[in-house]
Amino acid sequence: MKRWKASSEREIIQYWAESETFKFIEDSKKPVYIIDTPPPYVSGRAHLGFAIHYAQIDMIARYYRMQGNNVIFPACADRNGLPVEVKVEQKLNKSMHEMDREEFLQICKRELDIAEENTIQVMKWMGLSCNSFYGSPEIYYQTDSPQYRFNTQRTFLRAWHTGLITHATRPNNWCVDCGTTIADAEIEYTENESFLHEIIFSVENSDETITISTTRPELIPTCELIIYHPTDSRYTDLEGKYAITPLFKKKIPIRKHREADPEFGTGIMMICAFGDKSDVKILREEGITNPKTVIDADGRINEVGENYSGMLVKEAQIAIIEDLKKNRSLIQSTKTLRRVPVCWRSKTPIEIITMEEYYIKQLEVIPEIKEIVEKMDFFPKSNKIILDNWINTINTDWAISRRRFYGTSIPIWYCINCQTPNVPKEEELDRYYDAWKEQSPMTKCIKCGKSLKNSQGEVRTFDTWFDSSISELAACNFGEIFFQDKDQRFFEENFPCSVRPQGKEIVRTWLFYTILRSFHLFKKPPFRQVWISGLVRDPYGGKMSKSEGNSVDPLLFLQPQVIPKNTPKTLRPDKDSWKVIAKLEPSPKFSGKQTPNLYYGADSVRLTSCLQGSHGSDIRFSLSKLDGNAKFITKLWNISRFISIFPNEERPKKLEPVDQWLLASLDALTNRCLNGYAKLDFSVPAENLYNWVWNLFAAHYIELVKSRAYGEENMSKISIQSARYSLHTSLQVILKLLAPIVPFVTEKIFQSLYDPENSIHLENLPQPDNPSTEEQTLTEDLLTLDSAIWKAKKDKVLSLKAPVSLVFIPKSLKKFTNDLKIMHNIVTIKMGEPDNSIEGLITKENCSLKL
RNA sequence: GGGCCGGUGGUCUAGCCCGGUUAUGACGCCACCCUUACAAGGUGGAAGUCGGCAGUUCAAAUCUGCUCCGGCCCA
Repeated sequence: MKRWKASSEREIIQYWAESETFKFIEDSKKPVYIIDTPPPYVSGRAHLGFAIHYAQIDMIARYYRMQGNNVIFPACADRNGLPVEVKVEQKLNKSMHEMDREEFLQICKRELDIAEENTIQVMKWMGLSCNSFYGSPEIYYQTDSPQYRFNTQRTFLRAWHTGLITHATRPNNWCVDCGTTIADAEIEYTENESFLHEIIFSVENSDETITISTTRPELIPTCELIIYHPTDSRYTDLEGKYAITPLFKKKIPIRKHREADPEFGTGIMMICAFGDKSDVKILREEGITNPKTVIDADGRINEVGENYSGMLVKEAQIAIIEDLKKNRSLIQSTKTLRRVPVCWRSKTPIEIITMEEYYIKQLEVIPEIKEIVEKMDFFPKSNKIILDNWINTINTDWAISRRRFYGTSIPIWYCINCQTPNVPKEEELDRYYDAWKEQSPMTKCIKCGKSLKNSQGEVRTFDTWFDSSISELAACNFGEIFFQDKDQRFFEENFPCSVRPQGKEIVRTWLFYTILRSFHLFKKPPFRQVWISGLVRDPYGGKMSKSEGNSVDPLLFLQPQVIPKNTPKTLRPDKDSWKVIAKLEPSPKFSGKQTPNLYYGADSVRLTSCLQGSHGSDIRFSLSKLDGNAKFITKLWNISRFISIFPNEERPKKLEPVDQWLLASLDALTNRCLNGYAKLDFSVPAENLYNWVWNLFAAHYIELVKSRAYGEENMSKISIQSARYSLHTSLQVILKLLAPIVPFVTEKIFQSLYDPENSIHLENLPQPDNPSTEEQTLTEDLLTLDSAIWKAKKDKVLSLKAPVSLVFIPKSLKKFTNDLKIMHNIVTIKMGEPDNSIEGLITKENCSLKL
């Protein structure tokens, strides 16, 4: 084949599938290495950031496999949670609460199936070596399968019966649109323009008034406290007095508190139930427990709001301001920017209202969690700080119940007689139960003993992180997710899981929650290694996201693609072309003559992702990089084509000095690569291989031994053999070192040249075995010499084949004399200091020559 | 308001932890060259003083402080 074609990747996928290359061998002697693949949330189409992130995880799998491990790399799909519900609601244009629950779930399921197919296709085409694609279909899970959800429920039962679950009425983040409680981790912030109102409150038993600045006048009915900063002399005389709220005439204490900001507004502020998190904190500190809230779950004002009850928050705000005006209690309203907490999904402002929810304890175990964290290795070490910071700022327990439909049912049944929640013992729960529609597996109420036949099953579901925070258990076959293993032997032998690979943006959720759950369940760290990568960004440096319109579909690069006629012919400049590509829909009909051709293939995308920065930092993707890096694959292909001309000879008894030097240099390269791999930083091997192969191996070595390899003139048999042996050996080492990064082209070359029967990915990575002390010096001297001769010829506009009559070379290169002579067409080579009396002697760099 | 990360030729990036030669490499650009694996190639060249300011030091991209810009996270 004259050129490497991206379409060959599909043939290799086919080959891996037929020969079951990545099958998990259960009775293998090799150590098991388990990757806790992040279950991708399968709603909508997978974007390039996803493709790259998972391709990098695949490099972990391929590296450990080539280090002699029996790797479990599950493919999986996260299907629980809000996004699909929102999508279906939008599609049908009605709320799920207006629909039959069962029917709604079925529609969600169909939607998820479509998205999952796309996700899996991208994973496959990106070259992921998940076991399930290639021989072990059982190593696959979905977080909404009865089996997986059974795990979620079982682990919940264990937590319940060890007293970790509490049911409490507490201030909660509530999303009116989604109709559910949401966790701190699910809140985002936006800047909103709103009005800062200055409102007059009177002081009890006096003519004094105070002016309060607030953006939330609708919360006046729940005002519980007025505070000013302890150092603020303007208000010290108010200490211990009471204020009277306008309109509602409620008497509230005035106190000093350090949270009041003297610079903000009038410096005196009202604390309500609840404007924000700090209100919650301050009221708790000041001993004001269970304050009444004014906003209901449907986003309307309740009876606490007296005349305004029944209004939406927005309406009440307007009405109250109107009435304050009439009352002459409003001084002025000024525009201001306010940071508004919003729901990560619906972008609706969060209200803090009191709700009954289930919680799992986390605050009290923080010290133990910190100990466990120290037992895991972080890659890169520096990203551990993201986790440490989060752990240090946690201030509430984790609310785990959600008022949504598409999630794992919370297995609780309430006795209709005495309302007691009944939670089965672990051994009583034999499978997954939908508590909202199924009868309890228990027969009698634990409290009153009455039959549970008509008990009320819990209608709420778990927070999706409650499911995904036990993904590592599934990866380790907990609950026989993969293999029939009745005695839990496999799990016990292989837990903790080997590695958690994930992005840094979900450290506070997925990683933290997983550690928490693992601690609660086993008092152990969930992983031995934690690999935290940066974000994949667009060429502008922004986060790739559907809603921003800056995400590119990876399928554009993985299949022949129809390009609209008005597309610019080149991909440059980068940033403009990105906008064009981001608008393209994948469409695999190809006319064959389109420019630009986007079918770069997975290897190019994978290589680019490694060459764009070291592990842990963000990866800025760019089309011109992709275009440039694709050329390396062509280069590698052509090098292999050249080497394939010659037979792969045995190692001769004696290697020529040039070949000895090359193999020593190859050793040094191998060391650098292996060090990078050991840190799971694939940019190190990628960069080193790219430079060495192109700038040393191809540019200098191949030119040096070309004629010997061809066996020209009166070459000795042994020197020919030495060249051919070294060429082939180097190529094999390069291929293996590159294999985890660019699995397709390396497989193709390896099989065509060396072993048609076996996969390169089942080989072991090479180890250095040609040590040398002078390799470094030789390399430097040789590169300088070559460059000097080339430069001299170029200055005289001569062909590179033009003869050189005399060259003075460094002593170190004496042993390369023969090869150098042929390479540069040199007549005479002399050692050491040049004789400057020679006419026409040119001196370049450290080398003197005569043409 | 707090924390973390980053700011290196037109673009991206290495080096920074453990200060010390002409600051790494690539892409792009310019010039010349179809040299028998490769024009998706080769050779050569132009281009940066390392965000800014101050400090420590014989010596700073590298250490310290402040500051500006961008990003992420938290309150």
